[in-house]
Amino acid sequence: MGRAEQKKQSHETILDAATRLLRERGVAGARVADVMAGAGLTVGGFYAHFESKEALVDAALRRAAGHMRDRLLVRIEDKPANDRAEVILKRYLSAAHRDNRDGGCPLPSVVGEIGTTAPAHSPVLAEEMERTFQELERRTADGTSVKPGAPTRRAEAIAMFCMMYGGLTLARALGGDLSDEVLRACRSVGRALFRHDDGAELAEKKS
Amino acid sequence: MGRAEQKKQSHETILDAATRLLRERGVAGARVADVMAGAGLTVGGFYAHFESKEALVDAALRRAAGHMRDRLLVRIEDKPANDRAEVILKRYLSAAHRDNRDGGCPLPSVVGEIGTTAPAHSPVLAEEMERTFQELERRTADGTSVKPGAPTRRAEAIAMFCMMYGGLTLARALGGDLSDEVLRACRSVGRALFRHDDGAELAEKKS
DNA sequence: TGTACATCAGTGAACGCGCGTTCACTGATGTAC
DNA sequence: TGTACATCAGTGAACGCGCGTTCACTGATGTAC
Repeated sequence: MGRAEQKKQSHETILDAATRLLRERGVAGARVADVMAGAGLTVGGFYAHFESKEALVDAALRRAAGHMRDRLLVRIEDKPANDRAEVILKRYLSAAHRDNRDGGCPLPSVVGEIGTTAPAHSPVLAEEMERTFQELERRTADGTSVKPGAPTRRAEAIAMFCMMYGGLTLARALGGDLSDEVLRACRSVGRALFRHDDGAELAEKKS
Repeated sequence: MGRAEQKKQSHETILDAATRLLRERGVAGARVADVMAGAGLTVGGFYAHFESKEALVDAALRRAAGHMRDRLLVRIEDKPANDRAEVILKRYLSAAHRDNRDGGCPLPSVVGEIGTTAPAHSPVLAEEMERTFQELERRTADGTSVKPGAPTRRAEAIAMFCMMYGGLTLARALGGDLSDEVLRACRSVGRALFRHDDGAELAEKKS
């Protein structure tokens, strides 16, 4: 392996380790020395790969958010339009996702910090959220019409995501039965909320 | 002022300062020296008032959560049962609450940390969440019946709170227009979701 | 009422530790001739 | 093809800083006689 290639691969390994640690422990908890150890390297080499810890966290946040969208929306268009919100709710609010701390959504670990002690990452978060909201809206579109006065489909996508994010984050911070109950409650209320299949619209679809 | 009285008052002042800092900066950000400075005292005296930083954070979290419930639910029973959820949504998801970082809900600053680097506070959080869910359910009860298969009123209270918490936390971490949009989306979807006034139930109430 | 002593809330400096970052160095890879 | 040199990815120790916690001390408040 050539030198340039070697460095590229190390860069990738470091970013991977950082992404895992960011999800598991948040911004402050993803320490540079731990990230490098996770990549099988030592601290000193870090600054040949990233300009600062801040740059690393930005890159890891982008990567983790992208992965999350992919996993949440994979093959979603195979499902009947009416079931898509439910599938997404089930994927995001599963006990498996809650317990997979280093492999799932990074938001539970980082959003609170970005709102308080790590505002430097707010622009990257905003970009990723905007993309997430857009993809959620686009890929769950079911062709039904919005009643006058009712929330737009974009507002629904945003609110559904806030409920999922809030529920998962609380479920991870709580233990025992209450944690499970939070997941279940958000799933069942979400299902009732985000299905568009009243009679008029069904008729409209059939025609 | 006697010595015992003086100490009690200092204790109170310290706890107040800690509560403010906890809301504003989270667990790690609420530094002991800063808390003491906020109370007009110096670091060294802290351990005469609290056993550890952990004990202080537990106490501050309890206090802040109690305040939040009080403000969220004050005079709520004066409102028509049907409007209560909407009033709560408006109070929690207001721009004023989002911008009042040291005076509102402590959860945006602490829940992420409790799920990652500060699990020691999970039991206190669980107690406070359970109380919050119970009070939300009890004080928004509107006497309507739950349709078979629909989410229970407790599940609705939990899911509504998760959406509020998730929306406020994201709104605080985001800037600009997207922050406002998140608040608006959660409010309008929440309103559509948590009102129980379909024909059958209205009839039931009238009889 | 006054005086000598005890108590104790709060001070300020120090301790040990962990963090992000820097830097002189090493040893393997690549290049010039 | 071989040899001397240049490059550079990664090492490991050190730096400065900030954190939670400890502790000898101070000075005002309370108590005993």
